[in-house]
Order: sequence, then C-alpha cells, then structure tokens
Amino acid sequence: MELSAKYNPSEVEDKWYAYWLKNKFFHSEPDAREPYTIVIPPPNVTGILHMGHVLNNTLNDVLIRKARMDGKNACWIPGTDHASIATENKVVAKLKGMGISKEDLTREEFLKYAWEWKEEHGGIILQQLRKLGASCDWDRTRFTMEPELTEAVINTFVYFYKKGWIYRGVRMVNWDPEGHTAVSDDEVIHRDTQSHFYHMRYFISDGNGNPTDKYIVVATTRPETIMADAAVCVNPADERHKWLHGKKVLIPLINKEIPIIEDSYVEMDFGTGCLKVTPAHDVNDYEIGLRHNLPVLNIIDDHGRLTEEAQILVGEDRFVAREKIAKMLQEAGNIEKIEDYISPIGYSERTNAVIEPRLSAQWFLKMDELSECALASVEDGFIKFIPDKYRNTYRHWMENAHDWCISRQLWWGQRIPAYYLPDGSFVVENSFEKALEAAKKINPAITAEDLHQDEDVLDTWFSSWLWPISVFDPQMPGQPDHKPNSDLAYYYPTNDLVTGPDIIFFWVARMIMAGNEFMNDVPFHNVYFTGIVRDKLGRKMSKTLGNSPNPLDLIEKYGADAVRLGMLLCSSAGSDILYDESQVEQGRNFCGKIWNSWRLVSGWNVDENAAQPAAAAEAVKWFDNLLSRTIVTVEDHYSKFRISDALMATYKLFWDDYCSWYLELVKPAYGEAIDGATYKATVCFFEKLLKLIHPIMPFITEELWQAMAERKEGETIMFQSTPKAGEYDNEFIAQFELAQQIIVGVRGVRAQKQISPREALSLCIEGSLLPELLPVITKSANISEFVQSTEGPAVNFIVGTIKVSVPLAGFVNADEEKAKILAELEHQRKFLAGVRGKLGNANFVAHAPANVVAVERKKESDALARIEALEASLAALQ
RNA sequence: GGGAGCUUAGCUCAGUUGGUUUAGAGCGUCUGCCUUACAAGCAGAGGGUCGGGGGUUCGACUCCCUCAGCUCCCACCA
Repeated sequence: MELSAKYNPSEVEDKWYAYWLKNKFFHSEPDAREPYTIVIPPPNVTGILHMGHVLNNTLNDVLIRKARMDGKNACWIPGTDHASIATENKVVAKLKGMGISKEDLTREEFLKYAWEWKEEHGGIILQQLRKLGASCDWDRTRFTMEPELTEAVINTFVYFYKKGWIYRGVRMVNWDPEGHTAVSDDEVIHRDTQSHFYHMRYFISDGNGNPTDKYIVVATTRPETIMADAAVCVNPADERHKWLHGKKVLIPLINKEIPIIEDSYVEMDFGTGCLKVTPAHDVNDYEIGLRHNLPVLNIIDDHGRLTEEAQILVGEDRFVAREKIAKMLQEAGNIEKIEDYISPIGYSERTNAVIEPRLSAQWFLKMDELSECALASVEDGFIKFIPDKYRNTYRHWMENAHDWCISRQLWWGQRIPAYYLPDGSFVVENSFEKALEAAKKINPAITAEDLHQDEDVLDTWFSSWLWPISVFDPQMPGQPDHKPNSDLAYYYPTNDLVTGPDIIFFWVARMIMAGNEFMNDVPFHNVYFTGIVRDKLGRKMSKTLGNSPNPLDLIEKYGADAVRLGMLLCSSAGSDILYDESQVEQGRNFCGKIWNSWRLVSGWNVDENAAQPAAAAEAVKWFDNLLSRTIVTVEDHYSKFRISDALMATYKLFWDDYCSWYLELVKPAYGEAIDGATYKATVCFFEKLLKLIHPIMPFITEELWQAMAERKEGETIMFQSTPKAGEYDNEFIAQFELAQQIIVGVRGVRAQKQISPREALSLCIEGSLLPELLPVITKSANISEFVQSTEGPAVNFIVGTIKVSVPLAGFVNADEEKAKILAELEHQRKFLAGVRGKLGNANFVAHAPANVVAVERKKESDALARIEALEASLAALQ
C-alpha cells in the first residue's frame, strides 16, 4: 500500500474510531479472562473538555489499552456526574437569559427545564472524549442521576439512617442575604476589606445585673452582633485576665448578663485578649459555644436585618445597625477606641453580597467508623497511592474527619427521602408509600397530603462515592445483603483510579468508605494522582486569562496522538503539568518520524537471494537485543505508573535506535535491493514498535499496522499482544554501544577538523571490541578501511576499555590527552580504595544482602579493568 | 498558625537502601548540512561548583542540622 508523503491525522482518526466502534472492540462482558477495570472520574454532565480532562483520560486510556494488549478483559466505564451546584447554576443562568427567575418556578417546573437542558447540552464531553481516542465501553455509559443510580443513592441514605449514622444537626453555612440561599465554601471569595476595629468596654456585673466600676475591653469588627453575645472568652493561661475567672459581665446597651469563660482558642496577643462569643454569627464562636454549652441567639434574619431578638434597632440592615450602634456605644461611654482595620471578608461569588455566617439545619453522616476503616485500607497497603506522599495528606485528614454534611439547598439532585409529619417529626423511607405507611404507625390519622418531603437534595459526592459499585450493580449500595450481580462480582474491585489530588477527600476517600461498607472490599488497588495542568508560566488554566487552549482545536491542528503524547511527555505523577504547545509539536513530529520510517522501509526492493551484509547482520542482532531489553524497562515503568518514562524509553528506542542507528545501518545503497533476511527482521521490528507505542498513540499505529500487511475485517492492533521480551545479551549491547561511541567520536573529529574521511582517516582500534562490529563502524562512520598501525600524532579516545587512535598530523595535544587520563586514573584509584574499604568491612560482607555485595565486587573488578586500560593508554601515549 | 512537598542545564523534569554517571533526559540554544524516508529532518557542539551554610562518611544530588525562597492542603485570627 502506497503511503501519502505526509501523515494526515484527521483523515485517519475518524476512520479508525468508527471501525473500533463498529466492531465493538471497546465492549467488555465477563468471561474467563482476568478483568482489568477502570471507572472514569465522571466529568460534570454540563462540562466541556479541557486540558485536565485530556491528561486524565489519556492516562486512563493508556492503562486500559495496555491491559487490553496484555490479554486482560479490559473494561473502562464512562459516565457523567449530575454535579448539582454547577448544573443548577447553569440552568439558572440559562433561565435568566430567557427572562425567567428561579424563584418564579415551582420545583417541578424548574426540574423540567433542568432535564431538558441536560438532554440537550449534557454529555457533550463524552462525545469529545472519542476525539481523543478514549476506548471506553460506551454501552455501559452511566449518569449519576439516572433512575437506577438514584435508587442506589436513596437506598444508601435510608441504610445509613437506619444504622443510626445519619442525623440532623445544626451547622454554620455561608448565607447570601441577597440571593437568600446558602452557598458552598467554594463560592465564597475572600477579599481584604477596610473596616473598623471597635474596642468596647464591658462592665463587670455585681451579681445582680448591675454594673460595677470595673470593666474589660473587648474588640470586635461587628458591634451590631453584641446583643447575641453568649459569653466573653479569655485564654486560661492569660495572667492579665486571671481576676475575671468566674465573674460575669454586662452587654452594653441591653445590660444582659453573660459569663466569662476560658478557652485556649483565644489568642493572648491579639486584640485585647478578650473575645466576645457570638455563637449564632461566627463559625469559631459557634464551636466555642458547643464546647461550653452556650445558648445560641440568632438576631439576623434571611435579609441581613436585625430581628426582635436583638431588642434594639429591630429591622435595621446589619450595616446600618453597625453605624448606629457604634454611635450609641460612643454616647453610652462604652467605646474605648476605634481603629482602622483590614480584614478578610467573604463575598458571595454570585451576588457579591457580604456572606453572613448563619446556622441552619442540615443532614450529616457520621464519619468516625467509616474513616477509621478507610484509613486502614490505605495504611495497611490494600490501596496504593501514586505518588506515595499523598498517604500523609490522607492520614492527616482521615484522623481529623468531620462528619459529612450531605444536604444541599438546591433542587437539582437526589431529594432527601425524609418525610415530615405536621408535628415536625419525620420518617425516612425509600419511597413515599413506605413513608406514609411508617408515618401512619406514628399517627394513624396521617394522610398523604399531611406528609412533606425534605426540600434539600443530597451532596453530589453522596452519589459519586457509590460509583465503582453502582455502575455495575445499582441494587447493591445500601443493601449489603443483596447478592452482587454477575458484573459486580466479576469487575469489582476495579484496578486503578486516575484522578486529581484535589478530590482526594471529596471522592477518593469516600469511595473507599463505601467500598468497605457495602462490598467489604476496597474499590480499587492503585490511585494515580495527576497534577494540575497549568500554562507554561505555571499559572492555572482559566477562562479569564485565556491561557487554556481548546483541546479539540489542538486535536484538529496536530492530531489526537500528538496531543496525547504531548500531554504525557511532562506528566510525572503528582507534580503539576506545565503545558506548552511545543510538547504537542513534538508529538506531531514523532508521528511524522514514524510515518516516514515506514515509507522508507515499505519502499525498498527486496532481493531474497542477496547475502546479508555483515554490518546489517550485526545491526539486526543488536536491535533484537535492545528491543528485548527496552521492553523489560518499559514494563517496569508501567508497573510503577511511570508513564512518561515508559513513553520516553519507547520514543528513544523508536527514534534514536531504530530510525537513526538501525535503519541507517541496514539501508541499502541507492538503487540497490535489500536482502530478504534483513528486510524481514526490519518489518518485524517495526511491527513490534507499533504495538509498544499503541497504548499511547492509538490512531497512527492502527493506520500503519493495517497498512503494512493484508489485514482482515475485524483485525486490529488493539488486540495484538504486547511484544514480549526475549533473552538479551547485555554484554553484546554494551559492545555495540562502544562501537557507537567510537563512531560518534570519529564523526566529531571529522566535524571539528573539517576533513574528509578519505583524506585522513584511518582508524586503529586496540582493546577488546568484538571484531565483528568493525563493519558497523566502517559503514556508519563512513570509513573505507581500518589501518592496523599508526604513524605520528593521533587523536586518542578511551571508550570503556578500548583505546581508539585516529592518526592525524598536527591534531592532538599529547599533554592534554595525558592530563585527562591521569585525572581519570586518580579518580578511579580513589574509588577503588573506597570500594575495597567497604568490602574489607567484615560487617558489611556478612550482613548486606548477597546481591549488594556482588555489586560491590563487580565495581571492584570493573575499576581494576578500567585502571589497567588507562595505564595502557598512558603508556602508549609516551 | 497546623500539615505536606519542592529548590538539579535557558525551560520542564529524572536521579531507585550513599559508590563506574568526577551529574542524566526531553525541549530549547549554537555550528555545519536541501545527503535520493523525514528541514516537522540529519550530523555535531556547548551548557549545571545539584538553593546557601554546617555536619556524618574513605566517598554526599542522595543521610542529619540550619538558613533562605517557592507551592499546595487545612484553619483563618475576634
């Protein structure tokens, strides 16, 4: 088959992806083979492909294709996440564009729009992944909010509730007084803001609610909250405030008596060392309140106005109240001083309103037992993190895990299956019917109209933590007595998970918990953490910076294989990736190199009767050995998830060794034919190289593999087995490397001196280079013949134990040469002394592992040989 | 403030119980080449006292201490 002069990825990629799909090559069903399973980290259903996805899914695809070629039953489950907050925001924005406000809609109406939107725009990203070559089992595509998986989520909630691990509690949330909604921590932007620091006098009570003349000074930025104070807190170690212990103070203006309490949370050297504790309006104060059993008094409403509870300034906006109360305090003589102060204030990302910390009822899942077990899975080695450093992070978090707040004040998501009776009590069941039944047991008079389901939905992670289980058998989560279906039994646990370290707690840890709880087994064995993709200046990819390339444009321009390779080139696990388009160019160049190498080989005329030249025979032998050795290296890299190392080893084997050395050595002279034996070997090597690189570059390898021989319909490189390493002779490879160094040396001499080979070069090699490699040197260095003796000055190289002498009148400075050799001799002798010192240590010889001692002995003998060779060259120089 | 990690060539990074690497790779740079697969290429070359200082050792990029700079995670200071 005639190849076009240039590789054209866009022509090739669609063709082969369609071919793979048509033949169902990606699809997996349980069979007798060993499974290799990956579940995709489900992208947001509303998401579009960005560079982070490219990195993550390329790695996943490399692993899955490698496993497939290794003969495993490879299954990669794709799917999307309903991503409640992100999706709901997008739908709200879309509706706003249509002139519809969310507040004007009922829940049902809103959800109707949301589903329409999901059907229309959702899942684009899955189509985009195909452009990248992702070999997902599309027949198994899942969505976290599809009916079956929703059922799994609801069952899980009911299960944990009945187990007593889910409870309703009060928690501080970020309240947006303009949007009238709680927002997540991620949606709060902290900005340093100019404000004031009010130093106020709180008078000590005489015990009957009357002020004495003694007072303490408390500093705050929020004087409008003093009416909600529950205590004043000092550090127990603070000598200045020892006299206060057990006393009570009066809140200014309203003269309410509150206790002095002690807590080490208070910093002694900040402010006055006295902290007013306002549990309802500050997160930390709330925590202190819990520890000291303080009452919680809420004086700010949904709109940020003071309530009746405040007693004064009722109905005023919090900021107006702040000004007014400052004035009142001043007039009442309670202000010591007011300082200018800059403090970080949280603003709502959406409305830019100042966030008000506010207590609200939420649902929680207890973490103590779940996290203990999940920690053990990693600590005991059932799950490995790559890189290992994340174990520390993981341990630290798991040991301090807070209970998981699983409720969200949104509509898009799985609605919490708690049903309230008119009296405020509630029942938890997985359906309305069951809930009604349960409610009737409490109160037989209850009717369907009386029962109201909780308005909140569940945190998105409460569905994605079930992902490795629910994608196979949605009946399983929440029902540990259920017998796993055949898919779950076969594919679970999955093998590897590739994800970002930013969701180690949100997702990875919780999947481990769910796996332990419902399957009694970990959900995966290895977690490969990628880095964050940044631009080449190290900045995060962002829309506003405009530094985030569209992966589809890149694929269009360079080809998917080039993009994959470019992404992998710089992707050592865990460290951030500084993306640079030049890496993708490198990928494209590599495609061109592969393409052209086959153009060369496929264009040769073969003469079956021709004798194999000596240089070609040695080249074949060498490359065969090197290929085997590289395969071993590559396998080792893969086993340690060093994907970029595996790639680089293959890249160099293909480009440097195969193209630059091997092909040049076996290439027939212009117009001549190649002998049959060499040709056969060359084609065989090429096919093995294609298979080796296929997991990384699926398209070009399929194209060339199909082009290099007649293939039948249904055949594919995807299911060819990974080339196996044969026996290889390290000594021979080393000898060949010496020959290569000699060649490079000779070329260097010629380049520096600008002389032609014929003009001056004759070469003398002394030492122990295999004589059969001489033709290799002759051919590659373009030397007509060797001369056995030299006359006059010469260029001398020492390559390993071989002395190479290139005679050249007036070229080399013998003194320099001598000095070099002497310096190396000194180093070698010193080194030898060290090694001998170690070997002379009886302790070392007796206790070190045998192979370590053997290495030392080898070093000793090598050093001796080297010294001998150097001494010989020195003598020869003189 | 608590925790983790990083600092090696112009850039991005390897460096595997301290030793045959008196420091490696890719890219970039420089020099010479349109040589009949490939100029998206070929053949060469240069480039680092391994962040600073100290210690242990026959020997330190590697282990210990210390200082400096950077990054991330958590908690954020009334």
